[in-house]
Formats: sequence, structure tokens, C-alpha cells
Amino acid sequence: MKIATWNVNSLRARMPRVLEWLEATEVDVVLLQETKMANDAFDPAPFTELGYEAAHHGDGQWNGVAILSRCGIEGVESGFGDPQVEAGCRILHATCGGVRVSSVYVPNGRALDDPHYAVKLRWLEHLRTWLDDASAANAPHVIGGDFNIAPSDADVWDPAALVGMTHVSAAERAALAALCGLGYEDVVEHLHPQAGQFSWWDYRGGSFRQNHGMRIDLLLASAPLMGRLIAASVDREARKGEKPSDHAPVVARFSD
DNA sequence: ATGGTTGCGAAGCAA
Repeated sequence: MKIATWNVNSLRARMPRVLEWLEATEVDVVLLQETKMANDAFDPAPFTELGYEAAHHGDGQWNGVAILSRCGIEGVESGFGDPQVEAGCRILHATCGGVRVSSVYVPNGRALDDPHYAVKLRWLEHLRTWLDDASAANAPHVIGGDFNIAPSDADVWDPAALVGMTHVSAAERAALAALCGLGYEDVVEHLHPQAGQFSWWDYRGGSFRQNHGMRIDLLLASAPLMGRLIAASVDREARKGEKPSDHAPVVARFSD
């Protein structure tokens, strides 16, 4: 079973690339972020034609998350249970082929002195509380998405250039570590602890060409799934070519 | 050298 996460930076703009990628990649479940559309604008037909069922959670032109599955999609839920807590359509859950999956788009934070940074930390705390209450880590569960956090200095091209910026602060990394502390492990870090497995490169300034990237798109797997982990990688090829997303997909394979 | 690019939506903001 292959599970992927991909921030597509507008599903409308990226549809040709996403469909091409689905046809070329034997992936069973895909967690999408930044679809940038409302539910009534989401058309599952192109995915259905490729054998995928789909669930989407979006309310406007910002954020928006989705799940595609060709091994069933049941128990679809959005948010953290309390509609007042999760504004912005940033998390969606479903059970696909016996695995609970959560597609997450963590708020960017913008800058350490920006109010959105506190929003980011608060959102991560809501996620941690929700996961703790759900005790979802006892069963096969993958939390995948754009965390907007580079877990360590090995996950950025130049730690010195990012001192004092968001995505690398101690508080954000502690929040991510707290999530993992509930019983999850970063699958790419587990299999490829060496540096340089970046998943995002800024559109500007030739960042991709210079490999000025960060690893901020993560697949976190619960212990029952870690025992089934076979492979995990970033699909850098998807960042190349015509009209790419600024994020590359992250793909993990688990034994059935 | 606070630049540079993309997406949304139709100017400027968000990333």
C-alpha cells in the first residue's frame, strides 16, 4: 500500500500535473493540501476515471484539503470535532484500506512576530489534543501533509540563513515533537536520516535549481504502521517541468 | 540589493 502527501498549491491550476502523476505513480492514497477551492467547486470525476474515490474539505479560495483513495474511503471527518476550533479547512480524515489517514495543512505562521505565528502554535496544540483524545496511534494511522515545520537543521538548505524565521523555531519543532511523542514517527527521517530530502523550494530566485529547499511535508505513521514500512521518498521529479507546485510529493510504501 | 515567483482574482495579499 502506497500513501502520498502533496501540497498542490491550487488543485485547479495543478490538475494536469496531478492527473499525470496519478497515472505514472502506483499510489493508493493521496493526501492533498492547498486545493484552494470550495467543496462545490471540487469535481471528483477526473479522479473517479482513474479509479479513485475522493473527499474534499474546503470553503473558499484559501487552504482546502482532500483525500484520494483507490482502496475505499470511509468515515470521512473534518476538523477537530468542534467546528469552532478548526477554522480554515486545514484537516480531513478518512479510513482507506484499513488505514486511518489525516490530510493536514498547518498554518504558515508567516513570521515569529506575526499574530499568525501564535495561530500556528495554537492550531498545532489543537491537533495534539485531538490526537491524544482520539488515541488514534494505537491503530494504523498516517498523519500527512504540509506541516510548515522543518523538523531539524538537516531539513533546510542553510540553517544560518533561517535563524529567527518561522518553520525552524524551537517552539514549532517542540510542537511537532509533541505530536510524534503520542506514538508517531516521521517515515522519511526514519529511513533516510541524512540531510537533503527537501519537499519544498520557493518559486523565486531559482531556489529549486540551487536546491535551496526545506523538508516541511511529512508523513507521520503510527507504530502499528511503522512495522509495515518498506520505503519512503520525496518525488523530486514532480517539482520539475511545466507549471509545477512549489512542493514535491512525499510517498511511503507499507506492506499489506 | 526586503529582491525574486506563482495563484487568486482583478489590486494586492499570501505563500
